[in-house]
Amino acid sequence: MTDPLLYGHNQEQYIIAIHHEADGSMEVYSRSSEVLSSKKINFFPFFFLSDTYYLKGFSQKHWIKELNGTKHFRYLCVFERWSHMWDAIRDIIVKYNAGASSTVQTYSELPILHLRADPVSQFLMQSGMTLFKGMEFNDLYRMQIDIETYSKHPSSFSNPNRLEDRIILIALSDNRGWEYLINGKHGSEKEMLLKLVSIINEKDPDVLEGHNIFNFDLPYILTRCEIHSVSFTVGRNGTVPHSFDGRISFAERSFEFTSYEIAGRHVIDTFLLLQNYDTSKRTLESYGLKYAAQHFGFAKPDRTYIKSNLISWYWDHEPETLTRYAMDDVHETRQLSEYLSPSVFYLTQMIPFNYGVAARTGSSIKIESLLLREYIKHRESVPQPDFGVQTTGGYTDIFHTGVLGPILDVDVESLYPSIMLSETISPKSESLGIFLNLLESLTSMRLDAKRKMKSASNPEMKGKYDAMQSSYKILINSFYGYLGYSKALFSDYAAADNVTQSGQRILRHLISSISTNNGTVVEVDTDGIFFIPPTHIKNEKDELHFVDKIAKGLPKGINLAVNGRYKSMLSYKMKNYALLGYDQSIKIKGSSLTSRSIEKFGKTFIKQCINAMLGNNINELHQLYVSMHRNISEHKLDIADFLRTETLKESEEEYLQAINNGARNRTASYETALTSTNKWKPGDKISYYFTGSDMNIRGFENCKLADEWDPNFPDENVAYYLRRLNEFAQKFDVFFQPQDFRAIFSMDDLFGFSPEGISIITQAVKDVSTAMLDVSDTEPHEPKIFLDEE
DNA sequence: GGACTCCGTATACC
DNA sequence: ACGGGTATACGGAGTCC
Repeated sequence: MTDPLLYGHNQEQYIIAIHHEADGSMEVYSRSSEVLSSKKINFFPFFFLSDTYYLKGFSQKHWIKELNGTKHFRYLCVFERWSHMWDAIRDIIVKYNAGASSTVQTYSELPILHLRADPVSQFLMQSGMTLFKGMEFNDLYRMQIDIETYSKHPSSFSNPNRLEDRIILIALSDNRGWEYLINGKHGSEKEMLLKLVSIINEKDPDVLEGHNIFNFDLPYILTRCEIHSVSFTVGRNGTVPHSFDGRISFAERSFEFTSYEIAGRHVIDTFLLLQNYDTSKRTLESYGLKYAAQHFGFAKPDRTYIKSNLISWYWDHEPETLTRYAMDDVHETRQLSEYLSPSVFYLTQMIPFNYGVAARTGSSIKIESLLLREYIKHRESVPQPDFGVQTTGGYTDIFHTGVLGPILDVDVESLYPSIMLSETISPKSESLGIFLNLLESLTSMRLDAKRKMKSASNPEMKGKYDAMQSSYKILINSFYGYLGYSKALFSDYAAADNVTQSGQRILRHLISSISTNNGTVVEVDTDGIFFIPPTHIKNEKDELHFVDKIAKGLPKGINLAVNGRYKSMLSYKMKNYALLGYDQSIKIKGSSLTSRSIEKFGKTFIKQCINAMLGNNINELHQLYVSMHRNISEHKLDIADFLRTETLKESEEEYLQAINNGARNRTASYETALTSTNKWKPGDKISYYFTGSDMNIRGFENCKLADEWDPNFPDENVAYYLRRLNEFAQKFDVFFQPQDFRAIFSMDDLFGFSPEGISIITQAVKDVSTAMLDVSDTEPHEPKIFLDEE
């Protein structure tokens, strides 16, 4: 018996997939002892409404259930058919607009209505079912697919809408060791597509996986099917895939994609999984398959690599090499999925979402669906989002700049969730009081899974428990964010502020505790502190002891842990620093030291300078500057070193309109895109560089597409890029006396450069006691829970 | 025309 | 269909002298 709050109140096991049928019912596919079966279950679409007035006179059959309590959404409106529900919504929009000062276009803008527009999710909420109960990840039968395509036009990528382009290879594999290649040398494209349809139906996978499958493989395949009049009937009920436009945003990144649903199966795009993964880790430089395979360490040493613009060439000249490449692609897709899918699998056992939906929705919406499922079960009215704004966040500070060490990095484990539990902070509108129950259950399940992971005897079990604990962690870490999320029904900004203010108090207590125990605090951010331990701390054991000592006096349930230990640290600005490990590895953090917006030559230069700084090698700093200066002046670098790559977030129309309205300035990225013959769509990336000879150019008037650069006539703006070099060098200004800085970052070697007498300045930029004084400014009530000890 | 501020956008940290 | 606040950097436009 699983916890119904987390896993739903229906205990049915082995549900593989659920599909909304055209007749309005749900087809529920299950598999036990290798036998797949399906059954039809009635489905009644619903939405929440604040006032029954808007549904008066609606002619189709419907039910209105008045819910308990007086919160905003007091009525649950239920229908017989999905289409009837939409008829009702259209009526409601008309009625609402008739009496409203500002009219709305879509249901999502209606403050009087709340709808989850996904029928399967609605069904799971009302039935209490979830997918995959009683199953292990490996019980899913997963098939991977990767296609290679041919382009007749050597300069442009293969285009499914051009008749002369085509699919040349379809590589397939599964999680049972099977693999297959549909080879375009042995048949027409039409025969290949027919073969693919028959293989999918015969092998009958639960999941179809691919890297960028939503934006490339599936649309390409479907377009070619249309051209050849092939029905891509791969649904378990014999239907073709259903497509719809989606938009996804992981933290600051957002983009549009077309999503596909196949009856009885799931489609998983490892490209989306990778982005989702990176929102918490933020370590990936690219979301390409090859990069990911290397990053996670499963790229085979003899892996075949082919540049994407050479695929057609290989097809014509070395088809065997291309074949190996395609099979390597599909294998890496399987491994990437094996690494990233399990945590989504275990989440799907809990939340009322289809597997594919769980893979591409954010955590807040997942938490809310757990709440809503319970509110529906209890026939409890549902609140509307809180009014106002959140006013406080994490505490960030910097006390020293320069090169300092040794460094201990400590962090408060699960700071915000722990605060919410220990101070029982939950949304004021949450009348059933289940928010903290959920958080508490997830927390204890995570600890349990971590324990089992540690004691597991084989790597497979370790992997399973790791996936479980990480799926719990994803939800746990989102409970705080949910409080401050403006669209959340149960949002509560005051509660969110209480959490962050407690967090700030705890950090300030730790800072004061470290200082009074003769440690030197260097930087602080939200839940972590970098500091130099007192001189008598000489080894790892002493460090642990010291951490225990400073953690004394923290509230119950708040734990301090060592996050890392380093030989030294370059402290630059808040959220900007570099760390030198005992293994000589260097980690660089912060947007001013490492960022996509810094040109490659600049990133190289800054990184090398940081190396030199951490090694206290002043002479090397000078040499780095001189050689980079020469390389730029003498056109020795490749254009890749100068490029800026940006994402075009707006469409051409939106951009031009904003310019004409004066709502936005012209920027180099869009101006370059406008000169290009290729049209762009939001989300596309563009690479450009600056031309001209003046260092003070207006960027948007002197920008050129990367592809237009000619190595025989390099026209990058040398003066401008030298200015950029000096801007990068300027970052090291604070670490030196003015005359020393000028000597290091200068081409003037008339008298020879000597590092003699030059040293790195390490200085206090803020006093710890000043930071403590801030407490009284921001702290409305007495912080007496622990500050008085010691 | 340089120094300055303001503002929108992009990127990063936790 | 969409978690949050805090922070740095940059380009462009406007203002002042």
